[in-house]
Amino acid sequence: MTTEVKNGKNRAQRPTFRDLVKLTGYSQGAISRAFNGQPGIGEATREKILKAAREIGYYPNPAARNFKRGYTSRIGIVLPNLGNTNYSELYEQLDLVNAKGGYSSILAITHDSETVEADTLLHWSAGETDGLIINPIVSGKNVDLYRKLKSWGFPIVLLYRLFGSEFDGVYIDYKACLRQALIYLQDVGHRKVAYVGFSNLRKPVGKLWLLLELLKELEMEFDETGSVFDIAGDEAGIRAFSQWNLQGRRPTAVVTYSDQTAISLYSDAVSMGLEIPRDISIFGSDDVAGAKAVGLSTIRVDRSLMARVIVDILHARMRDFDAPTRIQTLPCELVLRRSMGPVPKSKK
Amino acid sequence: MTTEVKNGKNRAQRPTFRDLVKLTGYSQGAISRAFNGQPGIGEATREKILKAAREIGYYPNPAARNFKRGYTSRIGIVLPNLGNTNYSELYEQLDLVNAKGGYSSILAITHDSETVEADTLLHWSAGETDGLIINPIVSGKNVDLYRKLKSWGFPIVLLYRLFGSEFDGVYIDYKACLRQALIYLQDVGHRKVAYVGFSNLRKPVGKLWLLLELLKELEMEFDETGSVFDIAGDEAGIRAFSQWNLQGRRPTAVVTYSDQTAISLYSDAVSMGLEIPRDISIFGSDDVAGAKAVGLSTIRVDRSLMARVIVDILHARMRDFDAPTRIQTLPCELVLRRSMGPVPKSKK
DNA sequence: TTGTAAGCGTTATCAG
DNA sequence: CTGATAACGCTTACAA
Repeated sequence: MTTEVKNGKNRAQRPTFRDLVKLTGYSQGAISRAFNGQPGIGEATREKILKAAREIGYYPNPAARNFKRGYTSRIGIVLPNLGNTNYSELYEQLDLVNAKGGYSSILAITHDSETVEADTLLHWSAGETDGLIINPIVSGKNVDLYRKLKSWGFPIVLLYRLFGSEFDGVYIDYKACLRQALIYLQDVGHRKVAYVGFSNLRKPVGKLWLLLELLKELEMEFDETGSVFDIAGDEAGIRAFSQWNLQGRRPTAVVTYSDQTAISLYSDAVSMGLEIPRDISIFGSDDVAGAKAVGLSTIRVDRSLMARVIVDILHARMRDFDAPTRIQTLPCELVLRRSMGPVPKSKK
Repeated sequence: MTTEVKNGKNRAQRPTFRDLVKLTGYSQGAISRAFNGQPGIGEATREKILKAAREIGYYPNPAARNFKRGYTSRIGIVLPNLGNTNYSELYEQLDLVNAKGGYSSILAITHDSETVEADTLLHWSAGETDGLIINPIVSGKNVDLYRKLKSWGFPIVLLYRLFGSEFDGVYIDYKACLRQALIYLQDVGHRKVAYVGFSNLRKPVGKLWLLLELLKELEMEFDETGSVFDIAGDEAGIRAFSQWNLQGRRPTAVVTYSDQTAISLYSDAVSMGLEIPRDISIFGSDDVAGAKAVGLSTIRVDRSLMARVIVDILHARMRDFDAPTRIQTLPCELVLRRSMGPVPKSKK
């Protein structure tokens, strides 16, 4: 039933176009046209070729196609990790939208390493992908590289961190929601707010700096000794509580870098016998799937919309490299759940 | 068909090896050897070439390399989704292990569609990847295709579902842990256990069938009307509770397909004012990061070990296609947390 | 140590 | 409508 092509070792080899040429008697050109739905070939011939191909299991070699065509129909997505559910959910959305547009997605996880990021960008922009969606590493050390890619006409879109207005990008308006959250905390009696997560006090970027700005604006205090910096991930809770236990005090309200951080905090709080929000108020970010389960107050972004916007910007850039730079800010929504409440009585 | 990157005349083009030839005066061969760390080139020449390359930003075109070399140093990973944190965590581990071995990873999300899976396998095995790690779709409709890939000498490793012993694969010994969990439930007074998740009563595969077997063995009852089938994901809770509310009763203990399912259940239980485990006992699977936060009892698998084993099997297959089939069963561990407890008093 | 040239599997351009 | 044929950018024998 199936015609198999054998090699010297008498194992069936994957068939190539040569086998199809031999089998059908048509030329390479005809076969190529048949597979690409191009004009210049009769419907009957195409059918015959495709049928024969199906029989021997022929599929045009993608590596050869990519090479010859000069494009890959592949979009590279560069993220720091997948442990933060925000990223895995975003990737899934991006993959979905890309697939709809006839593109496949390829993911690189940088683990926040600037060299990994740089290698990936250089490699992927050189002929692995047609465009890149990048959540740039915090340090901003690769900005020159982004600039270089841009100068070569290679389409990139930056996420969350924009580095000025020179690159296409998508940004979330966290500030508005964070302000609402802080006002709520203020209303229920909190004066001081700590931060747990990525970022430190040296670089004026990211959520921490948003928080500092807003606290000043609202005339609230920043709980610096209660804050834990440069941490993001599932160890956040352990790190934070060991610091607080050492200090003999813990903050009454904590704003975190991400839901992952917040959930980790929540989880260790519970296992230490604390009650949320009675003993401590926690605020997350991104409304990850698990946030609802623990009743985490957080910031919600429509990730499906976000993915569509990102891909739309990327496609616009691929279509016309000289279009003006597009930076889009997406709205977000405050999600109030059980994890925030009045200041602990004893601490007031 | 695909949008092409527009190449204006007045924009810097990405440099190719021709530019290097012109710039350095060396031949293509020399340049290739310089970039591949091969012998047959002087150290001085190599330095000169690499320096020049760095200056003009040259990077060997990966598409051309892949094509010419006949391999890609890329491993394809085919998973149903990333919404289930188990998969995103597994992917991250696999990516890590692959990277260590000099391979990059590429992810396809099938959304449990057999055609998406089939297309991906055909495409990727034809020259996008050197090997595939597949969590096969439940229906098993593509087994013939796996067989075909195998007959072509293309390395694949199957996860979780093995379809006999014909393919390399990695399997988790869920049964042992599930038995312990059921014994625990029995001890605290449960007689009937329901199932919520993927799978249905027709096909004798997966967790549900493990559960049925074990219930018989332990002389416990299966709560069929309390079970909810063919669901997995964040809507599980809503679906389950709407069914239970309609029926006017709900099960006292539920075994779920995954932590994602369990957490969804948990989350909706809480928002309906129920208390866990007072009103209902829930058992998950895979000990996802968020499981700890809600105190979910579950089954833990060492995902880092799992990734290493998978990649090891794949590499063995890539090295020697005629090695005997390897199927490895990984142990798992019961994680008892707060989500399981005695039968509700009123229901006893 | 270096240069030269064949060829990988396609697509695209040209004649027929 | 069809079939040769020339690239595409690289790797790798082989020649110098």
